Amino acid sequence: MKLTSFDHFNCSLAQTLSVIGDHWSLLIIRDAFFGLRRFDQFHDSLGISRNVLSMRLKKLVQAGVLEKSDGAGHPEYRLTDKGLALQPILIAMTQWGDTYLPSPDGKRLTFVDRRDGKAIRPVGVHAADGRRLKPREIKARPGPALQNDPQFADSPTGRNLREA
Amino acid sequence: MKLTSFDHFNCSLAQTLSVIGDHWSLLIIRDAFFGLRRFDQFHDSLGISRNVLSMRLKKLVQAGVLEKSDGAGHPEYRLTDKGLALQPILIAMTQWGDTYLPSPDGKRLTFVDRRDGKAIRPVGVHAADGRRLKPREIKARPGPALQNDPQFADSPTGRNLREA
DNA sequence: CGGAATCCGTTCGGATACTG
DNA sequence: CAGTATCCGAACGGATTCCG
Repeated sequence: MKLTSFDHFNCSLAQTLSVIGDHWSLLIIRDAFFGLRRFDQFHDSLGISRNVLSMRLKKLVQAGVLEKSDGAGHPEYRLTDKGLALQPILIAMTQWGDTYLPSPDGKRLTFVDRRDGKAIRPVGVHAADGRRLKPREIKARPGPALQNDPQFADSPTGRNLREA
Repeated sequence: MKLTSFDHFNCSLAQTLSVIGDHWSLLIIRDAFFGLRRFDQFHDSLGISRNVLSMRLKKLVQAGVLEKSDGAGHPEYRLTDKGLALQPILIAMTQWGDTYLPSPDGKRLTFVDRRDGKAIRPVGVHAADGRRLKPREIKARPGPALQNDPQFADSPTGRNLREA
């Protein structure tokens, strides 16, 4: 179970997964969005064992997603800007789960605009002019980092991208 | 390493993670978006071992994210609508990686509108009226499935949500 | 070519106890 | 309260082999 050495993939998705690709990290981050700050709060909320939590928090701090401070006389973990920037991912995943793996008891969580309390829109992909795009209307184009990567050029994905 | 029994969490995010929360699933789905269809294509592209790939494909088919067909004389795996709906998540994660874990060689992948070739907008969260919302401008509100869950009401997140 | 089966090392994750 | 240290089982993941 190689510790997610996805680095060689030269893929931003794989890079992201190396930070939040395990079972617990995203749930910890979710709780951080909900205002949890302290070790035992995470521990109680998630039921995660202490050693694993310790490792995850350390990893997330190293990755710059969480920030450890000692302001209130005890350690606190807060989301950095880098961590806050994960919110679209979390919300997109929550909405997908709401839609495709619903609870029989109805909606679990609704995200609302803090200002007026209205529900937000489903997260989606938009063109430069603001049009909402369907999955098939989007194409991936390799950038400089991939064009100069011979390994990528020979890969099936590489070929496929050039045809697309 | 309990097989991701996050079901008891009563959380759409955890539900989603139970489907795509492991190391490989999202990369397989990424390749499916890139047009890969066949067992050995995934195998060659990802360097994943055959048994693990077999398990993952089976799981994704069961989850309704991929569909197995035998149209071309050989098995093929294609994204279902449920799978296609994961695209905002993939793109959001790719963009986050691009921004916060960049390659020294420049951009790896750019997503463009197939129609005019223009780059898409960064995935984000929007209010009902279309305004782009910052992380702090969004609030979560528990729905019926959570309000009727006593375990949730007593949890730190539950308390926190009521205050928010 | 698409898997299923087997074997094995590693790493994860849970529980518990201990320290400051 | 916030970890660290240790033990242990289980599940994962890799490599290889075998079969339709």
